[in-house]
Amino acid sequence: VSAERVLRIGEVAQRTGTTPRTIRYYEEIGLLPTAPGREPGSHRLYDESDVERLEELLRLRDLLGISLEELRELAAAESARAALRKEWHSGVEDPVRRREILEEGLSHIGGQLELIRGRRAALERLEAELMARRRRLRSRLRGLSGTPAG
Amino acid sequence: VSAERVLRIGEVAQRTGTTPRTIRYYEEIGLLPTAPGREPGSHRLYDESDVERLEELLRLRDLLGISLEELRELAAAESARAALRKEWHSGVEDPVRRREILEEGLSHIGGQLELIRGRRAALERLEAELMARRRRLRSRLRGLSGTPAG
DNA sequence: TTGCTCCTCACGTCACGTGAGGTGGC
DNA sequence: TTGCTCCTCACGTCACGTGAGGTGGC
Repeated sequence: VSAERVLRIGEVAQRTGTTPRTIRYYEEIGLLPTAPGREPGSHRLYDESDVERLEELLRLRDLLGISLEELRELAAAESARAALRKEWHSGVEDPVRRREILEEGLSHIGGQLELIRGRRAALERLEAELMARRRRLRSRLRGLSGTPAG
Repeated sequence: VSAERVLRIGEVAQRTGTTPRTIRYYEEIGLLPTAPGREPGSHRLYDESDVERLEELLRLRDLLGISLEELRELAAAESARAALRKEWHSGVEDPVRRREILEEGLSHIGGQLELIRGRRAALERLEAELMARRRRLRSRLRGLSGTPAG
């Protein structure tokens, strides 16, 4: 419905910090959708929503270190959620159905948050260990200034 | 000097959450040291310090998502630091040299901390976005309870 | 028409996984 | 002696990188 600018694969790659090859590969393995009407050999065309979707996938890949197979499951859940959003915005009347849609979304987000928090906790443990080591070195350095020659 | 129990590759792999193949591969590409006196075909033997070293490498790999080439550079720096620690403990007299050793260590730890904090910041941004989305869904869910049928 | 980006093979690479066949220590 | 874990090839796989040769839109 909106008159959005159309993007080519190179621009999408640059904006998401990846390469055209990676985008094509993700399409090949089904992580990204194939445009239905595209002629073989013709340019792939994208819009802003494609950029956002890819950005999210790449962030999950990089930050959570999950395989593309797991990412594909996550993407499937994400697509399901997009469908639900569409259903939602198309105006569902039934309040029971409305509640179901929202709770589906909440559970999905909850799952992702759990993964992220586990990672963050691991990072914080590592950070704390390094800071402890740094403290020890610094205190030795101070001791060194105090006792000039042993 | 200490009478430590000797470990085989399978036990090291299990304790570090990896596989024998990975350990052999890391040795092959020079990420892990090759034992000098080992006969071809004989068992690889490890001790607790090897386990610790491998654990640290694997954590950096998993949490920071760096390549084995970068990891090798980090490991080289780590080896250099180990050598410095040894020099330190062997009793360096020169206070200037002592200061140098400590400052080398501090700069190395500082570099790792920077990497870790960058990652943590990215994770926290992602977490914040997901929490915002969750808040929106929850508030809609509450609105739903308030207005039974639109 | 000239660049530029795009396209599709297709082979290469990195970081391992996975048997195949064989040897060595409780 | 029997298991068990280990060993060394060596080929397979996943997630792309990297040209090779060719086509399409400002």
